[in-house]
Amino acid sequence: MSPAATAPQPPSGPRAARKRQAIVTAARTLFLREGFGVGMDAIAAEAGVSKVTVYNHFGSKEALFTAVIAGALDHPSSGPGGGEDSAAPLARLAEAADGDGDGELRTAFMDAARAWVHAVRDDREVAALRTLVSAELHRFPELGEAWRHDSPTGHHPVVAGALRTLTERGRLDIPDLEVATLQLYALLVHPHMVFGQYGAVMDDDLTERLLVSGVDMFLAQYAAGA
Amino acid sequence: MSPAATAPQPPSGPRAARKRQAIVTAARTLFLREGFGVGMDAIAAEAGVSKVTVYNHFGSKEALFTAVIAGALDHPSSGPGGGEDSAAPLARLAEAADGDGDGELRTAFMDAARAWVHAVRDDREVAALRTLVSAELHRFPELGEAWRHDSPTGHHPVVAGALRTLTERGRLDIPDLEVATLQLYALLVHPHMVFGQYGAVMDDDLTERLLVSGVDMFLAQYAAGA
DNA sequence: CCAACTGAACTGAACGGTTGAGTTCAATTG
DNA sequence: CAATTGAACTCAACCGTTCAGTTCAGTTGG
Repeated sequence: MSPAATAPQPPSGPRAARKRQAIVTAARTLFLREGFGVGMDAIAAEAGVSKVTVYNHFGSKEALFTAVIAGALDHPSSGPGGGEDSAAPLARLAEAADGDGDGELRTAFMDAARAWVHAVRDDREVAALRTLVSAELHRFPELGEAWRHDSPTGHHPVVAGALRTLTERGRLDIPDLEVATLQLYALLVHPHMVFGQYGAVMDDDLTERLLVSGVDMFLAQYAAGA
Repeated sequence: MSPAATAPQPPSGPRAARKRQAIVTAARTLFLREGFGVGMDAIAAEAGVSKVTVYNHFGSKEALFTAVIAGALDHPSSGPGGGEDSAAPLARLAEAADGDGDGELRTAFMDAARAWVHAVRDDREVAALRTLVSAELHRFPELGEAWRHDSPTGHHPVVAGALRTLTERGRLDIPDLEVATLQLYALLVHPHMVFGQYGAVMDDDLTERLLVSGVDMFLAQYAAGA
């Protein structure tokens, strides 16, 4: 009964870091493929690691799960609405629209939208993450909170910021930034998110038609001098 | 080993029908609240029925689950994209727009859209159904097929039909019906579906602003003579 | 430069306790 | 007489733990 003998500190060192990474990767793979119901033995086997090691690093299945989701929130190409990185093309939009030409704003929007849409449509991993989190929301309420934080809610900081910048520069005329941001999401990425929820993927032709029409619709409403 | 002794026919009769209904109802309630992981004992208890009776009617947990989902597809206020009944307001839209006034089409659209949007936003049961099905897609592939059938895919027969009718009557000018249908879904209901996936509900004020702006945006693009 | 040593991290396999799916059966009910 | 009940039962999966022995990174001593 030594005083500090029962301190359950996770292992440290270079080897531990590698193992830990392998565990998280394996857990993400299996959680995304099979859901939370997958066994810890399977995860340990997939990671090429003993089950005891898993429990030395993460104390429980719940802790491992939250670590996986938290890691996915930081990692590139993640986030509920497509994530920070997926929306990055939209961030560059404000810079790309420096020209004064009529069609330049439209072209910049098209390019940014295309990159954004394809990132959302083709990233099956993020789609699986959304499904997984929403399915386990009742078991991990605090996780839904963090997930919701940078999500379709009023935030979308990147997209909203780009639209605000373009408004301040006089390129767009947006009376309700919150609504306009939601509409841009709705016209471009929401259909792909809804499709993806059932494992369906929109074909290239329809994707392109929807994209072009969506950008034109948005600009017809909000381009300055319309 | 009597020849026909092992025939697993489900019970019949008026009593059996009542029990069966109670089981399906209880199963739907618990599946929606707790997910597929809920125990059969809990379902039997919720239905006020012995577990043996459950297994006499449905042979397995999977069979019970598919029966619940299949029943939800027929039952009112269901379907992936809000369902047939949720989209019913849109079906009546074509009839309501008989007047020739300028604002009448817009008013009819607003009313139909409001009913539709509120049906989708406030029906937490359908949201839970979507989450449940997408979460268990890997376990029930054939179910995802049926679910997808009357879903956000190219179908939307009701909405697309209403838009086609309005186009034929010269009230709308829609070059690409498939795209326009998707956009109407996107502008009006997709944001609520995405919100609902994380248990979030859009507040009334934002809901109304988004709705009005969405209808105006759609009509600005597709109203005849624009 | 290298062998021996050290201690933390890891392994493999087994085990305890629990949960849950599905079955059996005698008794009961409508 | 078919349907239902309640309770006990089997069987498998799974979470988490224990333990005896092994690997590995780094340090010491020659």
